[in-house]
Amino acid sequence: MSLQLSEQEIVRREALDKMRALGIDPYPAAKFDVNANTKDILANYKEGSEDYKAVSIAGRVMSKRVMGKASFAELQDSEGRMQVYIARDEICPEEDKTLYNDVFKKLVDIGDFVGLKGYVFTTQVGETSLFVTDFKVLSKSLRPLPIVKTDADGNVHDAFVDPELRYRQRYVDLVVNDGVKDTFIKRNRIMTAMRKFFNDKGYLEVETPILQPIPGGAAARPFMTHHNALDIPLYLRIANELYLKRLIVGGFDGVYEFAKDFRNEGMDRTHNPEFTVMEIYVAYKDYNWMMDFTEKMLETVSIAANGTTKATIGENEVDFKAPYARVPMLTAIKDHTGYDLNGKSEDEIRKIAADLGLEVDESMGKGKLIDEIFGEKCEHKYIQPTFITDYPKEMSPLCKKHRDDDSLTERFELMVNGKELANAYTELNDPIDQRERFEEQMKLSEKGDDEAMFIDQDFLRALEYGMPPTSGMGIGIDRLCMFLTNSPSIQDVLFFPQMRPEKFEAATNPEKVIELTENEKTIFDILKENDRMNITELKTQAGLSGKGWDKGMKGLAKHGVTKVEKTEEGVFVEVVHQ
RNA sequence: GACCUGGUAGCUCAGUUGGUAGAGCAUCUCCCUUUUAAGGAGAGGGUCCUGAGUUCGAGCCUCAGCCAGGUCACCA
Repeated sequence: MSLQLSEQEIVRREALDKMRALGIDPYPAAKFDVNANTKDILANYKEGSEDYKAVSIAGRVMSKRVMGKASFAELQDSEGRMQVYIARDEICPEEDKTLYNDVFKKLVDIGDFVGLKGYVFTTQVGETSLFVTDFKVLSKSLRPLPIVKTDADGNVHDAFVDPELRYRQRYVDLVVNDGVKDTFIKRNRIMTAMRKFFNDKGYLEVETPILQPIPGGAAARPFMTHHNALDIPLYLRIANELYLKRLIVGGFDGVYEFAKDFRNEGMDRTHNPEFTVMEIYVAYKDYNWMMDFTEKMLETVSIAANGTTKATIGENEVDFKAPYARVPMLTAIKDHTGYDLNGKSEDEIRKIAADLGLEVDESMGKGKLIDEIFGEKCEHKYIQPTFITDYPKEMSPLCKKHRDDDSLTERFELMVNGKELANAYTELNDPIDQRERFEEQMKLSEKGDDEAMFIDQDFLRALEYGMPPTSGMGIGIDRLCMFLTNSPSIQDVLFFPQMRPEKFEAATNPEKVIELTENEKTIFDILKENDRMNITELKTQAGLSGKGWDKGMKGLAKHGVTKVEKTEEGVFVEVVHQ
């Protein structure tokens, strides 16, 4: 942060001092009792009503319209914004008009928190307003807020839109931009509705380790850290699947967790290094049951969030009303490419993939090839919620083999708006099969696939004790929130999306060493020899370009190491001795 | 990681072949007791992202870098 204060910041700091000089604490400790909010008042006040005659509200001043001895301002609290009317002789009935003339008119700025008391009335132009009889400064704001204005036609002026500023300073975004809060309130409603849906079925919300010795349950590069006392490496979890299954082994019939997972991979509009996944595991169920369950859950959640099963996502209208289409992956590929891969060998499929214009190489197995074809040619076409089922075995090392086809697994992904929203299995509970699958993954890993899974021996031990038939499902909460709030970027549904850290100037440090740029150094080195020089001579000796000279001289003057003096003999530069 | 676009006042943005850096809102001073994107008069406010280069002269051109957004690659 710059130590240099802007004009407006200086003005506000001076206002702070003036308040203190008047005996007003700009940061009072005492509570301020609030008995109403702006949304409630605007919704329920009727002109001429006797309600709202002793109102106390608090919030930020968001605009001031001073008209001599009377003023209008807008107060924004957590619920909304309303106009307030402040007349000099109402808040200052005595001789002393300081509270109005100085404190309100001059020392209170936009963004300051104030507490207001008064009664609600309707102005001549028909706006419900608070007639203020008393006001108190609750907290002074030292930085000017961006002022977003909306005119009579609904046009927004000077919107605070720079994404960098909005995400880095979400607190400002929340204050000045309408609708930002709503996104996050909706996110809460989505999670609350989902939680209730699970709790009503008797499933247990649990917490499992975020710091894991083996980052299992998915294929992704983990973040690594170190535990000092144990002197061991630990990983931030990439998934919680293996821990939730251990709990099913332990005898719970249904467990779920809203989990922050961490993946050390690229960031883009749909990926943040930390993200939220809800995973649920239910004993004695299979993936068919889980499809029924998932579509009902999403229908419920959509209604909770938006009051309807329909959602607008960009250009598309999506309907979350159950039931959803169920399409086996090979059927999907046949539908969209015309190729029937059923019964085809790996080489035949590789040829088809190449014919479809995909980049293929020898290291890609049958499963990977099928997955590539689906991903490139089919996935984006499923706009309405659709369960794609029966994935190839190689891609799903934690999923049970298909009951009718050994090369497939009982897995589904839910596609919405052309993107994966949820992923579910009939869970693999055969410990011997599971061990073999892990070993296959290890072979892939040795071949250089850095995303293949680690072997979690303790998880295998748990399976050997016996896990009931179980179905599990994971759903990307951030992505679901994007869909249900029509947000094009994951950053819009995360309060604090990951950003490269901002560079702040070091805090005030009197011992701070001044670092000169190259040009500054060149000039200063020459000047140091002579202590005082004619400016023309100095410039000649320095031999810098015009710009370099100019910047260098300006920089030195700013650092306070040189001084320029104009005399009758000419212009001289000298070193300032501290 | 590659490419494209952008970074100018507190905010939103202009800025011509390279020639003294602009507007609106906000801020400051003055006027105004039911206004509302309040109004009227006046004033102040700049590390043109950073560094180097070309040039008599750079916000503008060149190179390097930083930050952000977008597209692609990567992310089962």
